[in-house]
Amino acid sequence: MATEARKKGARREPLSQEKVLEAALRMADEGGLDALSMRNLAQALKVEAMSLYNHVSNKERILDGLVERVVSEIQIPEIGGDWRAAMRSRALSAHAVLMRHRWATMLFVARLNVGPNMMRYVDATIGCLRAAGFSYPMADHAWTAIDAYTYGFTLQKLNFPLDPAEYASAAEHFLPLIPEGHLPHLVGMSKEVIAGRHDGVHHIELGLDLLLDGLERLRKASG
Amino acid sequence: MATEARKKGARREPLSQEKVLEAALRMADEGGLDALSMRNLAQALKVEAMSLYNHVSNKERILDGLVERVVSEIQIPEIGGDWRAAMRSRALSAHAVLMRHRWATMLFVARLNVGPNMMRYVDATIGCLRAAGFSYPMADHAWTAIDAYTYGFTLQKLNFPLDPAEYASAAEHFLPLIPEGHLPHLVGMSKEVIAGRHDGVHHIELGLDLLLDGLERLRKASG
DNA sequence: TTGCAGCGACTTACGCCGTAAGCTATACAG
DNA sequence: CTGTATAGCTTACGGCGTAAGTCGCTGCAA
Repeated sequence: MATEARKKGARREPLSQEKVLEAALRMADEGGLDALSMRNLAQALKVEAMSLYNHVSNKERILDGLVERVVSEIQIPEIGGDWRAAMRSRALSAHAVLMRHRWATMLFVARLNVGPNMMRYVDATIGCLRAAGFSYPMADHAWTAIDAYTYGFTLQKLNFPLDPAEYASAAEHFLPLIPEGHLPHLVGMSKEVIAGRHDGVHHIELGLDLLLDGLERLRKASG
Repeated sequence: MATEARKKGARREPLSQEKVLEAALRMADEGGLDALSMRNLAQALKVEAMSLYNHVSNKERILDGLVERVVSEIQIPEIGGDWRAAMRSRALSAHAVLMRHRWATMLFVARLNVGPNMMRYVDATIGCLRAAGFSYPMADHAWTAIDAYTYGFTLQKLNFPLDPAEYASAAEHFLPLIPEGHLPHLVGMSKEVIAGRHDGVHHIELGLDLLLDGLERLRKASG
C-alpha cells in the first residue's frame, strides 16, 4: 500500500531522527510511555517499525533523545545573581516541565542521562552555586538534595490519581476501606479532608524553601 | 491403583500466594524487576507459568504484594517521643531497606500502594507528627516533603552506576567526554573528584536534616 | 545511455512478554 | 462409587524489541 503510493509518483519525503523524536514526544505526551512502542511510533509516521532503525539506533536512543528534548525546556539558572532565587526558579521550572511531560520524570530518575542539554543544565547549576560561594563539594550536595526533592515530589504528584477538586469526595469513598480500628490517624486525616478543613493539596514550594533556607544557612556559616 | 498413583508422583505439596511472593522477592532482589516475569517465576518454583494464576490474580497483584513485604521491613516511627528523631530514623530505615531491594523504589513511586502494611506505615507517620503538635495539614505537608526527598534521593543513588571507590577513576574517563569549552563548572567538579578534594559521595542526612530543622521551626512557630 | 552504489523503506522471523481458555489428574466428601 | 473442588498443565493470542535479509528508487560515473 505504501508501495502503491510511491509507485504513483509522489515521492515521500524521507524520515529523519528529528521527525522520529518529535513524533515520539507527541506520542508519549498523549499516551504515556506505554503507548510508545516502535510499532505504534512507526504507524504514526506511516512507516513500518523497522524503518525507524534507519534513523535511530534503537529504542534506548529514542528515550535518550526524549530526555534531551525535555531537559531543554527547563529554565537554566542564571549564574552570578541571587542563587536562592535562581535555584528556586530552576526547581519550579523543572517541576512544571515534568508535569507537562508526565512520563518524563521516570526517565530522569531511572537512567543515566549525559546528553549535551543535560550537561549544560548541570553545568549551569553547579556554576550558579559556585558563584554564590559554595565549595565544589557543597555545591554537589546542594544540587543533589534539591533535585532529589524536586524529582521525588514530582513523582508523588504524578502518581496521585485525583484532581484536587475530587479529594474530599474521594476521601469519603476511601474512609470505609480503611481497616477498622487500628489506624486512627489515617482516619483522622481523611475526616479532615472530607470536612474541608484540609484541602490535601501539596505545594512543592514548602519543602523546597526549607531546603533552600537550610542551604543558605550552611553557605553563610562556611563562607 | 493408589499405589500406582503415589509411585507416579509423590504428590507435590501445593504452592501458595506466600511462596509465590517469597520467590518473586528473591528473584527481584537477584535480577531486578526485569528478571521477574511470570515464566521465570514459575520456572523457579518448578511449575508452569499459568499455574501461578491459581494463587495470585495477576502480575500487578504480585507487585502489590512485593511492595507490602518491603514496606513491612521499614522501621515504623514511634508515636509520642522526639518526633524529629523518629522521623529521621524512619527515613534512614526506608532508605536502607530500599537500597537492599534496589527494584522496589520504582514501585513505591510509580504506583498507588494501599495495602495494610503501607497503611500502617502511613498511619504511624501521621500519628508521630500529630503527637508532636503538627496540625493535620502540616503533618501531611511534612510527611510529603520528607518522603519526596527520601525516595528521590534513593532513586538518584540507585541509578548512579559506580561504587564510591571508582568515582575518581571514572571522573578521569568522563572528563575527555565533556564537550570542549562550554562547560567549565562540570569540568571543574570532575577535576575536584579526580584530585581527591571531593569524594563525590552523597549522604541522605544532609538534605534530610535541613528539612527536619525547617519543619521543627514551622512547628514551633505555629504551636 | 547504461550500470551500479547507496539509501531508505519493507518483510520475515525470533524469542520474549502477560494472560484467556480449556484440559487433566488427584483428593476427598457424600 | 461418584461428584466436585483443587491445582496443576497445554495451547494460543496479540503484543514487544530487533536481527537479518530484500526490494526499488535516485543520483552519479563511465
